[in-house]
Amino acid sequence: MKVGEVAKAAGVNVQTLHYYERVGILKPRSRSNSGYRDYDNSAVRIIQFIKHAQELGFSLDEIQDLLALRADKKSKCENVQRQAAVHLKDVKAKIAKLEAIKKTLEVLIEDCRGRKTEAECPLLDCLADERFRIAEGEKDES
Amino acid sequence: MKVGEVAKAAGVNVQTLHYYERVGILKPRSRSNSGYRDYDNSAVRIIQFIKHAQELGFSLDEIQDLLALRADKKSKCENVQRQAAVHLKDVKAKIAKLEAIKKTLEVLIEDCRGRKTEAECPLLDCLADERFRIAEGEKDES
DNA sequence: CTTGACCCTCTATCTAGGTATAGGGTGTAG
DNA sequence: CTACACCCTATACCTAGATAGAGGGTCAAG
Repeated sequence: MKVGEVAKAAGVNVQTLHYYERVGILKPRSRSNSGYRDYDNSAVRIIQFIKHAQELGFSLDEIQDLLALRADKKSKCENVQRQAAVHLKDVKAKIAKLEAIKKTLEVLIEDCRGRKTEAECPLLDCLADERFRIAEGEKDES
Repeated sequence: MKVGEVAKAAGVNVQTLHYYERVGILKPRSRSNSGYRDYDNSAVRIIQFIKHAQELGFSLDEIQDLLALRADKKSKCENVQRQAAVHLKDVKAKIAKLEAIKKTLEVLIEDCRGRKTEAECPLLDCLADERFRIAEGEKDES
């Protein structure tokens, strides 16, 4: 696939793919004689994965790291396991925070409906829990 | 509290608070005679909330919007409900995506451990589900 | 054999979210 | 009354993640 096809299919523009190549997150499989980029079919899905992951607060570096797990799969098993475990922890922490926000929003909606707005500052408190600090601390230590 | 105290307590630097004031996400309660910013005690928690929310892929604009729910609570009930419902949907979509990534990582770790690496590209497929596209579509419509 | 839609590289520019620095005022402890 | 740690404003600069030309090559259709 040529760069324009991939870009269109994935809903990004061509320059973005040039950019992804430059930063090393997504390289074309090869180049044609005339220098045209040639992408394989997984490219579109990779781009979609990147876009989803960005919405979840992952940087391109982190995403590259996640994508690397896919490629390394066959070769260095314990390495992949260790890396995957690190990311898994991060993902779980994010889920926990989002669950806290979710719960808070639900309470907010419910309180509103029932006109019993006693809770003082639900959104501020929803992430004040100790477990979120732990996640932060571990990030700093790395 | 003066700006330096707040910054230190929240683990950000003073310029960041100046920036937050400029963009309107966090304003000091008042100014002293000599023009010193005076923050109230909730400022530190607000900053922590902002930092957590950023890690989850929310922009400062979105976070400001979330924080507004807290303030509006007493006044315009159905308005708050509608806004909260929109954010709730977004949060749920994020959780669903993270759950998919989580599951994939767990499978990856498990497959590795058991040496049964048949799955072709788990991370690429994990967000290919139709429900994630729906979430995107709805974002575009707004 | 030219026209139009592609592709290339290179460089500049933009936005979000800060971070740094210059030049100057404040306030309190010694 | 001065030294030092703080505060102020204004402006410049930085990184990530794109986005937009300029200037030129490629290729398939007519």
